[in-house]
Amino acid sequence: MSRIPRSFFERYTPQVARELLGARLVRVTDGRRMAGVIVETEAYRGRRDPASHAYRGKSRRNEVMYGPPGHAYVYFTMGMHYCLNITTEPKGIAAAVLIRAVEPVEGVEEMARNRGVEDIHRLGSGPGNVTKAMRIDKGLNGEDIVRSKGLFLEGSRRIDKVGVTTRVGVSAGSAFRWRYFVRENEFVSKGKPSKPPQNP
DNA sequence: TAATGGATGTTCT
DNA sequence: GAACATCCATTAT
Repeated sequence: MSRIPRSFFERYTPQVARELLGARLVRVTDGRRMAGVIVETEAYRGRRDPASHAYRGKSRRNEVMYGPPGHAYVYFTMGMHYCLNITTEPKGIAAAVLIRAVEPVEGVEEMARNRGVEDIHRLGSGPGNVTKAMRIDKGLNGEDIVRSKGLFLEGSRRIDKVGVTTRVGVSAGSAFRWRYFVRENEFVSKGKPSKPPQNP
């Protein structure tokens, strides 16, 4: 199992998002591994994308998005949850891929304990669930996932059936169909895509 | 199966 | 003060 190199992330964000399907997200805590195969992602891309945190320019929260590719951008949302993104494109371009769902494959019992839920289908189905199951929080914001020993990505499964829709939970920016997921996979989140813009 | 609302905190206007 | 890249239980259809 080989770690994904930085060059992989230094490309057009929607393409990275699509190709991250099937990769293995690995988290090591106290010397133990938890891992899940990524089955759902979304691309967020810079100043042109009204749904991106970077749409209105740089701030303390989103500055990691402007940095070099292959780093974790972790932010707190809705008063309850953390979300994990991986930065993409060359330094200076604010872009990242949101990890929306994983299929648990290693350390499943520990993930279930972290989540407080038994059903394996609910451990990583949704961005807030992924971070809770794998104990990812603000302390990992800015982590270099190409070099980190605690949070990184490995190449894994090959995915043929890829679904594409608009993004979930996004009001602005529904013109972009930048959500990618593995079709017929049980672990994809239940979130509904945003409505495409009406054209009367 | 669809729609609603509560929990909860950070960020930006 | 409003908005928010959420989740889940509860209620209505």
